[in-house]
Amino acid sequence: MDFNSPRSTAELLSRCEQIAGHSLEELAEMAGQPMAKDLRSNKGWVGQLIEWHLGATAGSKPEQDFKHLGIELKTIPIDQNGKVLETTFVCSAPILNTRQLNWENSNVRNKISKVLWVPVQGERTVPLCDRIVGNSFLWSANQQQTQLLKLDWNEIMEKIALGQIESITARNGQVMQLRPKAANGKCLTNAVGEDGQLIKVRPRGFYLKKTFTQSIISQYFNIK
DNA sequence: ACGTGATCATCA
DNA sequence: TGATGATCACGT
Repeated sequence: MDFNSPRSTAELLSRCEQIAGHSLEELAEMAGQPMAKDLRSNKGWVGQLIEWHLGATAGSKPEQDFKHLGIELKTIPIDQNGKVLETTFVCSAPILNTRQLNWENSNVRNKISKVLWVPVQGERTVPLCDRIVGNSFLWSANQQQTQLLKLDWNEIMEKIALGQIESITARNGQVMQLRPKAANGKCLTNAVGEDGQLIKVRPRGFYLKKTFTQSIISQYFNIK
């Protein structure tokens, strides 16, 4: 936690209100940061801009963005109708030495125990500089959502532990999926194969499916 | 290579 | 047209 990070949840939410309704061009200027031409060759640009404004600790540590508040920041692209446009990356998937892992001590559970969702206009037809930041809100999984996430985590992790990682596709899981997560197809890491031998596989990450995040977004905006 | 921030772009 | 598999940038 650096000096610029919010000291309380209230302060964090206050900063969210400050950026809501502003365009990415305005926010980039406030941050003294050049506008990205597009996201094609800088896919995390929006997320990092929002991180700067909210005072999230930069870096690539496998922790929540606001560890002292127990909060993870996620920008989520939506269209003008509130429709979710992309899946949501949660964290890298453990592939080796997974025997002692369980849902309760998993990275997934820790990461999304409390999420600050920051909706950002994301239609590709809208120029990046004109896209507007929406109203952010805090969310924690309810009992049913937790159960679904746990079921998917268990299903996926069991396959990995049994050496069946190559049989897992993005179709597995009801609300969460496992997909490749790497710079390119040449990135490889060790995994356990069908016969217990060591094999090389593409690194994977956990992603929340759109139907799941859509229910979260819809519920918030309908109640609000 | 790995973990962070994610969206792209091809094909069913 | 939408989802799956692939990919981009950066820090360590």
